[in-house]
Amino acid sequence: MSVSSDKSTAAEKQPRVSVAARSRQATRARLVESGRLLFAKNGLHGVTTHDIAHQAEVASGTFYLHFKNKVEVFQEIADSCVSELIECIDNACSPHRETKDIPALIHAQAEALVGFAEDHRDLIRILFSADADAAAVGSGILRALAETIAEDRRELVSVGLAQNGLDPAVLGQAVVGMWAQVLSWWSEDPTRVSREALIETLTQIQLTGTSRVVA
Amino acid sequence: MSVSSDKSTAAEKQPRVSVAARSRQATRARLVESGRLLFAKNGLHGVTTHDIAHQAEVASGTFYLHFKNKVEVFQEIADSCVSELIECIDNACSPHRETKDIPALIHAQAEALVGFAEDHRDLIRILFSADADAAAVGSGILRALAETIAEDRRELVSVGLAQNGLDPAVLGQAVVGMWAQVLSWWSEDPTRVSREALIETLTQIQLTGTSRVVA
Amino acid sequence: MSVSSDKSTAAEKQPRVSVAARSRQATRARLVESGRLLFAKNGLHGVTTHDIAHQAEVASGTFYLHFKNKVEVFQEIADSCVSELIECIDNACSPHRETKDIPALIHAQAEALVGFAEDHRDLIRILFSADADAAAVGSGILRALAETIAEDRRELVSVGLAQNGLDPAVLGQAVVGMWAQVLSWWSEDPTRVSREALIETLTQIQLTGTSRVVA
Amino acid sequence: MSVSSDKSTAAEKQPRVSVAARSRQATRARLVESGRLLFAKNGLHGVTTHDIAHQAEVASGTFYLHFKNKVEVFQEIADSCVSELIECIDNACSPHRETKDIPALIHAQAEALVGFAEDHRDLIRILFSADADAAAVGSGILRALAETIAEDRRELVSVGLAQNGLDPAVLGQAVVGMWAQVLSWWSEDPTRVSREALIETLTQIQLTGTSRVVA
DNA sequence: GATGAATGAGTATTCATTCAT
DNA sequence: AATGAATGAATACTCATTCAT
Repeated sequence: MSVSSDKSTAAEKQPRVSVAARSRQATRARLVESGRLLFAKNGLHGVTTHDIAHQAEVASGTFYLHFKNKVEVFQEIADSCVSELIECIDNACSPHRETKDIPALIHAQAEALVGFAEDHRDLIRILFSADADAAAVGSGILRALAETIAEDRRELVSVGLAQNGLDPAVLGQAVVGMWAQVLSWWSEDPTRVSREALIETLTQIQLTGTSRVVA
Repeated sequence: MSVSSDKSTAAEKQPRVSVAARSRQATRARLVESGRLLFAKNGLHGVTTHDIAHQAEVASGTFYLHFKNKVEVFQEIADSCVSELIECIDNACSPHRETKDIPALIHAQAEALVGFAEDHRDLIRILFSADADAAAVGSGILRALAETIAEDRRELVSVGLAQNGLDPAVLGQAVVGMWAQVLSWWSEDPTRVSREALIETLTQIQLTGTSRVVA
Repeated sequence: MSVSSDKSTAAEKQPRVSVAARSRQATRARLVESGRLLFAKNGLHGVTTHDIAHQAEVASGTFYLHFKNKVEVFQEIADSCVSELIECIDNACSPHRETKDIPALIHAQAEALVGFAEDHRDLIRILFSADADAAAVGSGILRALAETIAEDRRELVSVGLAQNGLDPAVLGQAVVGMWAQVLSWWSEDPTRVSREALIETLTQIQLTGTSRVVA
Repeated sequence: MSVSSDKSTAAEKQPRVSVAARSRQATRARLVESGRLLFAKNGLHGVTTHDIAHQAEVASGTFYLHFKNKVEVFQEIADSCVSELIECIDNACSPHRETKDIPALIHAQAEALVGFAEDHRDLIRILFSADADAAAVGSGILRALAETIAEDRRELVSVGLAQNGLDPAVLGQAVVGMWAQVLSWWSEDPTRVSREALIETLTQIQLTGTSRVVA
């Protein structure tokens, strides 16, 4: 309250605006949340702006006060999904970056990934839907992720921790593609394979051309 | 004479049927070809039945003389794509199956795959579009491919040519995902990486848990 | 062959034409029969010319060699239905016309009607479908029937066998409407009411203003 | 003040809702009215949803904001027609129900019916179109009416006011069929027969087996 | 005379988006 | 800022009818 009173003292209009802005943000947040839910279930095409507004319990016109169009929400949602994922992976990897323990790093990465998939089965659907239109939109997302991985790889190579036989860009794409396919396959029915076997297999595949050199 | 007249009646009818049937098949083929072209460019949703008919230079109603609906053509096209791909891969692999030379086999597989992508850039777009709706349709396609790979793997393991640490089902999904992503990325712009580097990298990644055991 | 040679002797072209004409008429008859079947089941709108041709086992274009359009077959079929019905009724009534036994005549009429409905449940559907379009077509049919009844009535009145209180034209319409409704209702499920009760009731209603005068 | 502000908030919202709702209802009413007009003229099949929207001077999509499909409007219109008719008849009959004056009741009924036909020539076309598809929809309507009449009849019989020789269900169907045919015939051209002759004839026919027994 | 592939206008229905309140 | 009725272009699919063979 001290903060808010500070603000109100500053300008008579500030708080009102603040209230309105807060409400606006709440509405926007509800729309985003509804979008997540629905896109995860039905994909970009399977959802109408009316659906989203209805789910968010606002009028259909309200949607357009917050987003230019349907693609924009999808974009935003997809972007935030990637951010979450990247952050999640980074958190898992950072301890191992310093120790340069590549196998441990890759393993932690796979573990984080699988954990993320478990916690956010819905986001997996959104992240890895390589929908032709989502491609125009969000596939850039996978590309970004791939680039991140490629970059990491280049660094490893430059410091001599990985062999040079693999093209980093290709590896990045390959890893992302692998993740996308495996995780969406697994998310559909997690009983298909045990969590541990999944992590182990992903780790093994990705270790190729990495640990071997180190070993 | 009765016999000959029978024959002449048959002969009278045969060609008619044949001509009509031929024309029908030609039209159908043009529709399929147009579908290929357009689906590759714009995806399942980005194409209308009118587009396909127009591209095939037939009236829009004609489409429905040959297909029940848009999904049916897509299905058919996608199915034939997979068949082509599988055949292409099989051809490349078969010589090495007998010699049990796994590294050579994997390499040949990667080479065939890249060759296929070069020759059929359009099909790649169709094959590997994990479109949410195409999923309901053709994604079963990727699943089928993945299962084929998993099956191959199980065989290798059973004859002791591959280690058991990797789950075959997961490996199958992973390989397919990798192919899908890498090939569609590369197809967009083949100058991104040399043909050879691409093959080499795909080979290396997939050799994991295969050649190592052998070595 | 002896017969055909006879004909061929008469005129070289005659038999051929005759054969062709016979075949043509057979095709036409099959189309009409198919139309009857299908119109009875699905109504004018529920049937396509393709359906009719298919049912008749001829090509769809053949339909147009025999009829100008769909309405024309319907017309023809409906007309022949009315003719059959009228003939059927006339046969039943004629014995009583001479004896001037009106109640017996009306009863015989009702009996004939119900018998007709039993034998031709399908035709009932066609005859009495007051479809808006069938109206433009076949409703004239009911009108014709109504006019016949009105005419009969006028005659009865003129010879003093019926009272004058009822307008013949209205009576004609009323009787036809009654028949149409009752028979199509009954045709749907003849267990609704016994044959005898049905005849009795129809007779009673129609006797109004007829037998009463006589009685 | 908090209370008044609550109210003002409510007041702020109430009118908006009201205005929108009023406008919505007005549009819906226009659509229904247009449907009445057009269905009366052209029947269920002769009218498209575009026609209705156009006639109502709204965009074609607007139709679907108010009705699920064409059949739904037709249903609604037809239902309301029957309600109006039944109410009209009931009003005319009720005074005579108590006096048990059957001839007067039947006469009043016929009078009401003819009056209704005069006032609502369009509704007659809708009510009594035994269209094959309208049958799937609204013909149930005629059936309902017939059942009402049958029920009335059973009551009359049970209190001894009508003879038992006629099957009530058949009578119901017969009366409805008679009305349908006569009224639509007369509506087309009311100069065909005088209003009085029409009423008299309908009355006479229906009196059969009713008043006679009493008399 | 028969065939059957092709036509293309017609129709129901959906949905992203706008705008007056 | 929010509402929600209205818009109208877009699209899948049907079917009476034609015509080259």
